[in-house]
Amino acid sequence: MEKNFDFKSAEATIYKRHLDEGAFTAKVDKNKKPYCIVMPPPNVTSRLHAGHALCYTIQDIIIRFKRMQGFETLLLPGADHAAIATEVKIIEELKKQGIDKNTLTREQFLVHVEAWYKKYTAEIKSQIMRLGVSCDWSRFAFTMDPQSTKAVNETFDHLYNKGLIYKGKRMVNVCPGCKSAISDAEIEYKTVSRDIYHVSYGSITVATVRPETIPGDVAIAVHPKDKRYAKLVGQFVFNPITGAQMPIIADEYVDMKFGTGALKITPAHDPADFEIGQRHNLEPIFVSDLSDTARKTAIEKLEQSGALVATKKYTGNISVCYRCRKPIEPTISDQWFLKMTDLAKPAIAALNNGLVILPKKFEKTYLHWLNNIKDWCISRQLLSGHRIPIKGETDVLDTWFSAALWPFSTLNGKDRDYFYPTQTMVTGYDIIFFWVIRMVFMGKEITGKLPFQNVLLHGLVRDAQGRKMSKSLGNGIDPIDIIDEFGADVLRFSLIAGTKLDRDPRYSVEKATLARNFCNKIWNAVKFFKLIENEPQPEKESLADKWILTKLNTLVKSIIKKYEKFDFGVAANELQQFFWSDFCDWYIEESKSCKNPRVFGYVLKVFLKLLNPIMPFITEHIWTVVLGYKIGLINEPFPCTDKTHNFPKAKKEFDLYIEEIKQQRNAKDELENRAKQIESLKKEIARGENMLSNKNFVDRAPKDLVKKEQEKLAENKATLSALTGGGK
RNA sequence: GGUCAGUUAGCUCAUUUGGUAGAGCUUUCGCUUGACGUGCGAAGGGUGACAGGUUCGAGUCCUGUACUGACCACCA
Repeated sequence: MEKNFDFKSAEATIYKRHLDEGAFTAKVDKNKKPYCIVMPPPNVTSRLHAGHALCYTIQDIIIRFKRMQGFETLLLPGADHAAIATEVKIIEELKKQGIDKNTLTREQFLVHVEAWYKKYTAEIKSQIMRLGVSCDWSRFAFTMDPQSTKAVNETFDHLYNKGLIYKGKRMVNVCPGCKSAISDAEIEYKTVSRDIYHVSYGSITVATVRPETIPGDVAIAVHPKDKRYAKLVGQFVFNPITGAQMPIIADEYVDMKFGTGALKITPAHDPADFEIGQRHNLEPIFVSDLSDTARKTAIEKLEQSGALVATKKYTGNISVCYRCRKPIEPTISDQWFLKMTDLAKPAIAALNNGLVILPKKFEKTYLHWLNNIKDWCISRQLLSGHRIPIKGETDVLDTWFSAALWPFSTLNGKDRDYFYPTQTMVTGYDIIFFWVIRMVFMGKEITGKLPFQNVLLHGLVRDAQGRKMSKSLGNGIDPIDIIDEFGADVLRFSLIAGTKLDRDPRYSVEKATLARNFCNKIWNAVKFFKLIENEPQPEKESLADKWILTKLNTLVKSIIKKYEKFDFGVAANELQQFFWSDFCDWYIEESKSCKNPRVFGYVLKVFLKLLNPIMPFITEHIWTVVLGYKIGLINEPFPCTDKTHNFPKAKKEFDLYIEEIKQQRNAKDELENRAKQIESLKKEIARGENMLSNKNFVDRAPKDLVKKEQEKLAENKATLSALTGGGK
């Protein structure tokens, strides 16, 4: 064996062999139960980040575990065209090449888009491969490929014919950066300090942060109960910029306590004003220029006419686009919408019909969104993406429309019959609204079935200090860099070890180093014991052998349980703990005097199987190259507990032996240690006596517990007397 | 404003039906121990945020407070 594990060549060799053998390729096999995970398709915009790596690692662990358990597994990979995000990047790229997007026809632009798709799809594929993900590449899907497009068009037709899709003039969020309408889900809020202008409209003064919209004002509203303005309602004032006459109206929406208590109504450029305008039959007036320049001009005009009463600072929230962070411009325009009220109902009911969301706390988030859902604006003013399938329409569909169909648009014909509904969807909790909810109602509406049984929501990867990884902070870790330096096993183990699903995991290179050390430990233990033959003969083995077999049995049971519950972080820690402490520090050390290849080999083999889903490469390499098995570990059945490997007596005996050794080791300051031990024993005896002399405890506590306490007390007393009596 | 989490050793986190608080890292000390210094051995370190309550017994259940974080809504 080489001095160190050569992960680079092992990874390449093993992954290629598995591809050649078709080990990741799923078959429709009626004799086996299917287990299918459709991978969340990454955007074809950039490199994979640590979040992707975590997400795909979790999925691959599940799939490898299920594969070993005998399921017919399908992990289906893909990529998303991410309309807006990609188009913005392409335009930037063209600009760098000196090409102005506006000089291109739609067809010419789409040629560049196609080239982009091709290039980045290939990059994404190779990156996912580097992670060691055992997905079925023969079924790779792209949201813009023909089968996805077909599903999009059929779904659109279905919903349109059902009257659920409509076109209408509505107040929508327009992002000036993306130059398109966006949905409510795509809005974020940002707290900023701005100037707020108090503007006189004659008999009434109004506060506004957007003076450039004053030309669009059609009324001034006050609260019906506001005594200050009661007399003015029904009267008229004049627009300080256009001079137009406008009424003073009363509407309960107005907050008397805020600002001057009077609100200017601009129905064309504010969602709330739009609704008030509708209530009072006010025609919207559109303002053509809402730029910064327009704002300056408006302020100047107000100053000159003396209408500007005061300028103050105001800290509040503004809505921004979740992609480009530019402030949203609410505008009335013709857009396509999907009616949500009827579609939401089955998605709400899904929680009572078998859909499991993990961690459970996200059920509330899921329900809250569905219970407050608004119609979904599905049209986008972009060049790339799925064209709305209506003659003459140039708008395209929101990229989440095709994503919502993903669990079934990727599965067709026999695959659909066999693998759908899928078992588990693994994704980050940040896209519950964008994606998870939409997949549920679309799946239910179009296929009549929920698209998956489980939704597994993992946390967002943060840096060592708990901050989000971001470009501006420069604290991001590129998973491919970690793989280059330490290997895919190390990346996978370090991402998952010690994490829990309901917490955001923290990641740092330090964690990778620790996982690297673990790999090294495994490698060296194997190097120490060379050969391994035969099964153990449980009754004949030594005390240490029986001890490790018993420990292993407990481990197997625990790992199966943890894997079934998707509790991989704790499972990883337990595996490491067992191998390092129990197996290396005690079993191997103890066996140095008399090596027992039977038991060593057995334990190692079971351990490799348990670890394989998390660290597929080093385990597979040891299995096939060092141990020489012809059939890969990937196809081995997952271990079960073995009743004949339980030796409670031997385990206890060896545990005591360990204690003795430990005492011998720190024999140096011996007296002090002995004193300490006596002290803690006395404390423990006092505790036990106190407990047992408590009638309430003896009467009310479970009987076996009382018995246990009695035994413990007797044992402690015996140890104490041995220590104090025999220790002279 | 609403909702939901979290608060355990210097750091990162575990402790599932309530029954003597556990790992790893860090720190200190000692090791050419028949694979591993990416290693071995040992030690130090916690009134489990705070205050009440239920219980024979609470880190674990209930109530309240404080702080941190996330999400939702959003008022000019």
